[in-house]
Amino acid sequence: MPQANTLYAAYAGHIAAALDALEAAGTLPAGLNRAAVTVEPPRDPAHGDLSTNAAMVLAKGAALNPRQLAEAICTELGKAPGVTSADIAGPGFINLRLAGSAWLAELRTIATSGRDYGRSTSGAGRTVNVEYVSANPTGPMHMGHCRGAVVGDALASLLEFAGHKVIREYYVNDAGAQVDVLARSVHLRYREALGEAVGEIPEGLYPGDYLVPIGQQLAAEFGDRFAAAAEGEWLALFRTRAVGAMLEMIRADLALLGIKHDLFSSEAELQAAGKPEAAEQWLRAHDLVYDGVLEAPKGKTLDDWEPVALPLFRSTRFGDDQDRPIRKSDGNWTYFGADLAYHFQKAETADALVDIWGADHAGTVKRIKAAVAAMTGAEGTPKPFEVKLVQMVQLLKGGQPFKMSKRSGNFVTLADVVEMVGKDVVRFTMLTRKPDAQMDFDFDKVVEASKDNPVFYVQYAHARVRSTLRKAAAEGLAPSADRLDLLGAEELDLIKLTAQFPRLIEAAAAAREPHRIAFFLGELAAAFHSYWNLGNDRPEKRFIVSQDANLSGARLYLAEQIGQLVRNGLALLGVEAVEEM
RNA sequence: GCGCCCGUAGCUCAGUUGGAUAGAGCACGAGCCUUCUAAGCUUGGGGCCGCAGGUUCGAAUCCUGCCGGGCGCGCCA
Repeated sequence: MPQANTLYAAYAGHIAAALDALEAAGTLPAGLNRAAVTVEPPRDPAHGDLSTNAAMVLAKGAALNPRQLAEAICTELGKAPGVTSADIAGPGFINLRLAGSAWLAELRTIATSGRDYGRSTSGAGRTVNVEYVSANPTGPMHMGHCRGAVVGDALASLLEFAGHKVIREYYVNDAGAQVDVLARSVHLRYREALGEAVGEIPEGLYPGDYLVPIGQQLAAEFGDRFAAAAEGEWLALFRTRAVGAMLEMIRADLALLGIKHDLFSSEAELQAAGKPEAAEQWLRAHDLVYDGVLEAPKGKTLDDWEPVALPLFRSTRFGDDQDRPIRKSDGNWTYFGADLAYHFQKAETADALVDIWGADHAGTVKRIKAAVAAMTGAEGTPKPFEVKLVQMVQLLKGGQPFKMSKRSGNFVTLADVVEMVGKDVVRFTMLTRKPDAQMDFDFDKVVEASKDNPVFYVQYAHARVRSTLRKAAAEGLAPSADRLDLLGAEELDLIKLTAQFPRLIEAAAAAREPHRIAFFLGELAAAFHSYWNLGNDRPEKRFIVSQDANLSGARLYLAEQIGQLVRNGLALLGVEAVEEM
């Protein structure tokens, strides 16, 4: 439920009351499932202010025809406060018209709720673990990580706003072969710092010079102690130091985007604590892990394929195409084997899990969903678990593919991009497309200061509100709710749009789709700019009408609330609301 | 060969989880600046919602099969 005092929530309540009354009167049978009953704005505003499908979705269960039922509901709804008319349309839609005062009351609600307008309790305090970024700790963040980072962070904020407790988590893959490679790469930089000529970085090691300072630091701390030593003497130490330094770098990169996780979970610690063994034991006891031999992969010719018996998880029982190994033939855990234990660990402290992954990991979604279903659903219903895939981002400059290969290896770093275009542009742009569609990120377009650029357009709306309020204050005019009755049809249309915000929050949170907020803000900004421009030709439609303090006060009040709403939306997206542009 | 995602106006994309006559921006045509910031606004044309079936009161939305594009498919991570 949204805050009970918002308009849509109130009328959802009135509709429920009308249905209760019909139940009491025997028109409707008791106990019908009303989950499908909605309250929405009608597609065409000419149809009214609010629309409900109640008659259509309940008709079958009531053994009535929809229009008959609609008539009965209309009679009841006509008695609800603020309703000036209730009509039936089409196959059985019920359209309500509301008195202007009902909308003006919503404007006051925005003012009194302030930054909490739109906040919902629909999450009912349930804990949701959102795991996002989880980039390997082997270098700085690059643009491949960016979209998932922004989407995950905005989703976490959105879920919080919708009444969930949220854990923002980062899974640190510090146990695989890639961190050994990292340690060796750092060792080379360490020898370099000691004065050795290392030349070109060999194939197979990380070439980026972000490792140079770590080598220097280790040289300063340990001298040449490990320069010629066997790998066994330094590998673990260098790995720990290198991973620590990488995580520091990654945290700094994330901070550039305004992202801060609550929890960094280490795969190495998970393994040290014996969690994968415990999971394996449990799975074997439930006949979900067995020793078996995999078939060679199809559609590829492999010369080095040898069938080997491995402990396999029965993911085919849960819809996967193949059972999946949890250990390698050397006895070490596969990524999946550890990941499975990791998800079980997360499920212990959360009511629901959401993972944000890059599309290149799409192939592993089924197995991890299978694992979570198996382990959390042993007794009763499995924990809700979703994997949201964010698709690839193609970097462009002036329509041409953009490459950058300077100091950090051959990828475009996130820090470089934030430096070039700014945090707000990066964040907003990443959220102006649904995440499961590929997108282009064109440097030239995203920094453009025009209405084609939604970041600019939305921020400009806020800046306009603020500058208008400043200008008004200089003239001695202030926002006031005393004479809101002076507001006309155009102003009411704006209020009707703002009133959508609480519904939008709930729908976006339920769908785990923060991009909807960005689109709503674009729509709100367009409506506001459009209204503003009425004043170009007709000075009497301006916010500031110097000779009329009452009218100005009411309009400034409206402007102030629109500004508030833009701030609320931008806050969820992690984008600044600027005072002037 | 298999899996996942996408396919909506010339282009870039939305589409309120199955609702009413499918929307917005760009581009194109016609208008609007001695301005509460024209960094903008008004207005017009433009659609086989990839194709073909199915489900029902009702489908861009759900199901099946094709077609096209992207990503991926090992004991890697």
